Amino acid sequence: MRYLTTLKYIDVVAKEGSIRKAADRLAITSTALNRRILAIEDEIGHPLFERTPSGVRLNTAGELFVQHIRNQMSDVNRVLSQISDLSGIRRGHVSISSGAQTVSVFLPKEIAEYRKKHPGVTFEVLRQNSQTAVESLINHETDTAIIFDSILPSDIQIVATVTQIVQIIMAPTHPLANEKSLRLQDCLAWPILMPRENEGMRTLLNVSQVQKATPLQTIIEADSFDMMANYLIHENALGFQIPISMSGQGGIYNHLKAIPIDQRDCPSGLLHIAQLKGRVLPVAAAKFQDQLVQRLNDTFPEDTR
Amino acid sequence: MRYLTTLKYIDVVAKEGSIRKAADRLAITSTALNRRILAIEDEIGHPLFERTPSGVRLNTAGELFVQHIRNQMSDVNRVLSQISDLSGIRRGHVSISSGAQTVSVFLPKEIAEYRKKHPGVTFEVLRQNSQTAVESLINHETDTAIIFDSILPSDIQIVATVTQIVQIIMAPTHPLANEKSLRLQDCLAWPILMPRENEGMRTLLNVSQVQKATPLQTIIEADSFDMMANYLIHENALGFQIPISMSGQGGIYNHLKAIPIDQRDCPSGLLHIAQLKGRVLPVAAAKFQDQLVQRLNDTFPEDTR
DNA sequence: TAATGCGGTGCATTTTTTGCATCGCTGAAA
DNA sequence: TTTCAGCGATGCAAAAAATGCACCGCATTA
Repeated sequence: MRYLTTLKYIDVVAKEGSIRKAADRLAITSTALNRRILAIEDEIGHPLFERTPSGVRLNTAGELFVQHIRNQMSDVNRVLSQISDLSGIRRGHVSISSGAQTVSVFLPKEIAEYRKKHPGVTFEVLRQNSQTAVESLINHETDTAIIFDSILPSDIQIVATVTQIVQIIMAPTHPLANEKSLRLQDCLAWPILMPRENEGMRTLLNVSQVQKATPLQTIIEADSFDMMANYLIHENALGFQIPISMSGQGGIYNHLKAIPIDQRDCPSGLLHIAQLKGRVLPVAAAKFQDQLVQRLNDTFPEDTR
Repeated sequence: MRYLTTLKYIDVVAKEGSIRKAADRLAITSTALNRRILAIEDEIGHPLFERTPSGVRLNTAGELFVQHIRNQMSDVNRVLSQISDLSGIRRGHVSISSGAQTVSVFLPKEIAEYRKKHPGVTFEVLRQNSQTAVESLINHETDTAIIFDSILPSDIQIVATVTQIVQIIMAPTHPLANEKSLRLQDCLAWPILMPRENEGMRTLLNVSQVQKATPLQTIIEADSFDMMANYLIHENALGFQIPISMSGQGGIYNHLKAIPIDQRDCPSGLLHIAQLKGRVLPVAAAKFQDQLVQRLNDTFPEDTR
């Protein structure tokens, strides 16, 4: 869309933090870019960027305007794809932020099912922690997000929430494998695989660790739940996972045992489906999000809010 | 905003239904305008207008796109006014659709009060019936609407609702002036001033008239409630009005008597504050709307929903 | 102190937009 | 039926806008 070029330019400059770098990326001269920006600032009657010796930075007006720009651009895309639909071309694109817990098992299953119904739709999956997922939603980099965390900022709209009790996972031959429920103190004797600090699940575990001052023997800290799950086959250690991530078929979790942590030791986590507040999602993204919500309702009928 | 010109042009063409007329109004040549439209249609890859011998008409894609354009344009205005706010210039503009019932007494009071707090804000008031008010909201011609009607289409968002019992108004010297409540049959003997067909209040009155088949002696049908109220001073006739319109000070209604219609004869009406669904209102309009809602809550605490 | 990298500006060049004249077409009026 | 007015589309030249180049002043850094 030609008439959006200036807006796109501004967006890139904001992201690059420098007119020259942005010009480079946009394959135009810095002069041209610079003048476009000066022109629009003049038109608005208010500068959008703060000039620093090392480049430019958005000021408050710029923040407002860039936010607006991103809204406009994704809205244009939505309308254009609706118009394409009129010609019978069923295409679309969905961009998803997903936490490490859900990305490897839950999500591929859902995407596959969606694409059976809508083969023209393409997907983009970003594995992110809760904080960067929120940023991606705000930047319009992603349409919807699956976030395992309790608190989300107010400019994020929570579409659905399901409570997930953290479970301790282990090899089926593990001495603890036949318990109904485990307290953290039961785990003291075993090596622990611990999610990394910026994972939502770690927050939950931290609560109990700090409270009880129990020094778990953490032997591996990782941000890949798959890696940790696979490790458990080789050593009699303990890991953590939530139910939704283990519901797949044929995966590693079929060879592991999962036992819930006693609620006194570790609060239940919240898994949210979320999007940017006030944003109208592209048709494909909205439908896919609906499917996710529906799936949560069906799979965890009692834990969904 | 220069980059919006093409969009604005398309909007005008859609409204005029002819490229030449639109070009005339926009003070450019029809050639230039025509080519802008051809260019953007080419870019979109789908025509927006249907060409007829007498001009052009939006097709489905065009409808979608124009809706989007109007959204964008009012959103730009909102952002620009926010940016102006940053410079300390407290300006803004509020455009209101109002029914005939509320336009003359209720609204001026509210606007005056608002402007005491925000002198930089300008207003635009359109006196419209419920149907055209809805159209104005959809076209982004107005920001908020005060509508006296029961049913509103689904693309309108109702922000607040207050129930209003229709009252019969008359000169204080009228023989019926001391009744506590009136049935419609009590009115048969007197000349009636009746709101016109497209007024929301008329719908309510029609219900009872049809039901009872009571031929009221309508001597004047008018779309101005002020006119009808003023007439009552000169002849012992009966008119209709709702409470909110009579709460002003120093107006004609201080010299009239109002008596509620028996609920068996005429259902209560609903007065809505409404806006276009999904639209983010400019700051000034949002604040003014808040004030209206607050006022309804305060004035009719038991009838507000 | 020299060098580097930044945003801003004057000027010639290229690209885009506009206006004029004119075409082909259709529906209403004569 | 013919005429005619009004519509959108198009070729071409003029006007306007955007771009690229060379260069400036300035601040930071090596």
